Amino acid sequence: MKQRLAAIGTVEALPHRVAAFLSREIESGDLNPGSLLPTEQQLSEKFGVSRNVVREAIAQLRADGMVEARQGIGSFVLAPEQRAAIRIDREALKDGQNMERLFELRCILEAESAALAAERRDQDHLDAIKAALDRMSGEERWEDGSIDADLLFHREIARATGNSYIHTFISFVCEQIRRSIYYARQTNPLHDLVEINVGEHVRIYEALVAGDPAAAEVAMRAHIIGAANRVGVKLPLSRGGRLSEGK
Amino acid sequence: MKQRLAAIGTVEALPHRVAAFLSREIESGDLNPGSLLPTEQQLSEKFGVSRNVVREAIAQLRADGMVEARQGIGSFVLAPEQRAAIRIDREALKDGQNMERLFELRCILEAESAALAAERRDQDHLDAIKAALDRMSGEERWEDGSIDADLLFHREIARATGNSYIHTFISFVCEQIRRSIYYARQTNPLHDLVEINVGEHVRIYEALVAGDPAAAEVAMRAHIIGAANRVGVKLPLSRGGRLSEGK
DNA sequence: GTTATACATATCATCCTACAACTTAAAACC
DNA sequence: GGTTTTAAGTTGTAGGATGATATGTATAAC
Repeated sequence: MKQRLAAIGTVEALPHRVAAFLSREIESGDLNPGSLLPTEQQLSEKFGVSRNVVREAIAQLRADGMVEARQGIGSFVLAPEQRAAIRIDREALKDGQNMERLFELRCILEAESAALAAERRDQDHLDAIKAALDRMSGEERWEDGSIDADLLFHREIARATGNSYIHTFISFVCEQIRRSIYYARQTNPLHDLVEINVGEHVRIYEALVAGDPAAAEVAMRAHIIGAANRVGVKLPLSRGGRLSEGK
Repeated sequence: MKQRLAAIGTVEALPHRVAAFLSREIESGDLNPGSLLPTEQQLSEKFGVSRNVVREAIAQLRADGMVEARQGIGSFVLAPEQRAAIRIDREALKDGQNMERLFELRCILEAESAALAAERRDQDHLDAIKAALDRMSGEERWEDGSIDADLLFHREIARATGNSYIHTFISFVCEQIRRSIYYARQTNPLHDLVEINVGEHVRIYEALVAGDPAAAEVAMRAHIIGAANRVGVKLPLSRGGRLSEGK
């Protein structure tokens, strides 16, 4: 009755593998919302691991709001819309099509946030953004350090909006894209370089200094579309006049 | 040496309380990125719980990317920007100021997504959106059912963008706002009603049917600002011409 | 026959001990 | 001095024992 847990890529700990297995079973619909998970004992026997491992796996699902455990009964599967957390699995990032989706989401978030930042930034924010910009141009290009500076630049802009949730979300999406690029680079070693266009960043910074929301938004949008193109992702959001209007 | 873990509001399980404590310690900067967490045994003694409970707590932190455990060494605190998950704690939602931030984030996400949906929706999407709209107007107003229909309406629009990440993010933010309203209603019983403006929804739907991205964006923006006002949140994003331009 | 109580069962929650795997550093050895 | 061995400390996993909670069932009382 033992079931073999596939070791995917890197060797993950047992609880993570069990959680990933159950998670996939829930996502795929094999376990409908409202239904009951097998008992810890059954899962323990099914996977050939101790109940301790099963409990840690379920604890993770519960922390994400995928299941709700009730003492004396069991763990119920919850509806997908009432998740308490957003998590993007490492495996999903290796799918190239997801990169396109991530860049699209990033564009939506960052374009408008740049406009907000242009209105609300104070001198401290500008200094922090400038520091990241300098680090970016100072570093040897195509180095990992410049990528860090790039991400920091965007995070600092997000922070300048004064909205911690915007900061959190943008940081998260950027980090996922960074990982996704990292994985893509491993399979396609020719993409050893991640060219960073400093000019695009300067234009964003200048718009922020000027306190011009519209210009900041246009510059940010152009930059992200450019960045996507440079890693081989063609963004399909050529939406009407919005982009051309600014150019 | 035992430390008392505050039982906040509802009685949470021990692992969750330990995780919340450590999480706060990391967020507040008491534990810098790169530093080592106390050993499981030390934490076990400190909180007066078994090592098992501590392990489940750390497992949650690890799943969120807050720490990285290495066998034989310990658990390292990771930098906040490389989180693997976005989680909003229940306690944070009870802060009224967060509602404003959430609505602002929602506005950014949904306005532009509505425009995307207007371009990409097919008939199935429109049918699903229409069904939610009908449920909304059909239900007794101010009933919880109409709130569900409202959320479904927005989720279906997000789904029509064809971008699963956009769908996930918008669903998440909407759900957090719903919970936040739920908590606010408990302290302020006068807000027993959540008025839903059907007209605003109809305008969004019509723009989607017409396939007019600009109109969809304007309608969505107006709707979310209106919805925020109706629950007592004044959105400060009166950003330049963007809004008036559409009206 | 119906209700109430007590009991038995099932399940999760927590605690405990023990051992395996891994890391580090000191100690022993050549 | 340099290398190997040993020891201690830490996380990872296993498995059992006990408490808490929910559910069904049988017995007793009315």
